[in-house]
Amino acid sequence: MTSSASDLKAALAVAGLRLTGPRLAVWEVVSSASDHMTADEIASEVGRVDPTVNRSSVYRSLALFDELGLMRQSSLGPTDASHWELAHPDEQFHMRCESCGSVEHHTGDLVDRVRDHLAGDHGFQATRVDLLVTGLCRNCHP
Amino acid sequence: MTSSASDLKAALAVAGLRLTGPRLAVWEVVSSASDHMTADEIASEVGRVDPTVNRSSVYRSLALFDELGLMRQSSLGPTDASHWELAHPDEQFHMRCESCGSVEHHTGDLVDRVRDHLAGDHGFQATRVDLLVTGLCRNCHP
DNA sequence: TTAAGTGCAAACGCTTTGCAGTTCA
DNA sequence: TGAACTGCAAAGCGTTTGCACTTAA
Repeated sequence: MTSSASDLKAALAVAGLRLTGPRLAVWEVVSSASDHMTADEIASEVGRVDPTVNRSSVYRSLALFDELGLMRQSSLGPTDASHWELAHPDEQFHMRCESCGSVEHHTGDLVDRVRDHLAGDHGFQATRVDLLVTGLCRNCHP
Repeated sequence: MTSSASDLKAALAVAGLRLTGPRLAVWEVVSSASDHMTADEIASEVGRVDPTVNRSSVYRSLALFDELGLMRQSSLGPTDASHWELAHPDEQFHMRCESCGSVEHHTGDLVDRVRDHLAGDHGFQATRVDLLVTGLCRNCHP
């Protein structure tokens, strides 16, 4: 078991849940990805590693990891499909190029500023900030 | 025809398109709403006014208005359903309370700051900024 | 007159669910 | 042992599409 997998096991144990084959497979696939993946991509990749794992289990695992705060779901892309990635606390926002379709992550203090601003001026306690910027990336605009 | 309806007619004419019954009905429903509506809510309301209007036409009208820049589609709420509202240029972002489900609009210069920041530092030309803050509103947090 | 637009019904993509069987603490 | 978990297949939801008919300009 990799060290990150035993972290997963610990996180699950705290909630009284088990580390199973499907969960581990989903975890490994997503955590070794450099980018976001759709549930479909995750399911395919998991299927390559272990063909006995069912799609439903992939969806159930992702939903669980989301609930535990281990992964993060976003609606990027033109389609309805959700995109998944590990929930890094320093992960800030996404920039999607509408021409080439690429999605960049961007780190900065913008999201924190939003959070602070709302807490101060509006009494709104933000638990999650989703910032998606759509436009043309450096390579695609004239 | 209301004045905003003739604006709609003009906007359509520029694109060589027609003002029809279904389009007008969708327009009136959405533009008289104080808040966002799901496509489903719009379709129901349109159906009350004119039961002969089909759901497909509602979806087609909304997609068209989006393309023309007249309306704006967002994924708020816990479900997959899209939410629609008129595209006000001064409309900035949404704050959704995960306890009571209410969605507030918030106006400020945050979105413009994001836009400027990206254009300067990253060569990213933003055409659209979606900022959704989820958390607890003033009434719901302790 | 005729391209633009519609209703209808069927299909679509993504995701969730009920259930009966399996597995891990 | 018993609750957690799974695979399977079917249904769910929101949305889109093909087609023949209708309508606005």
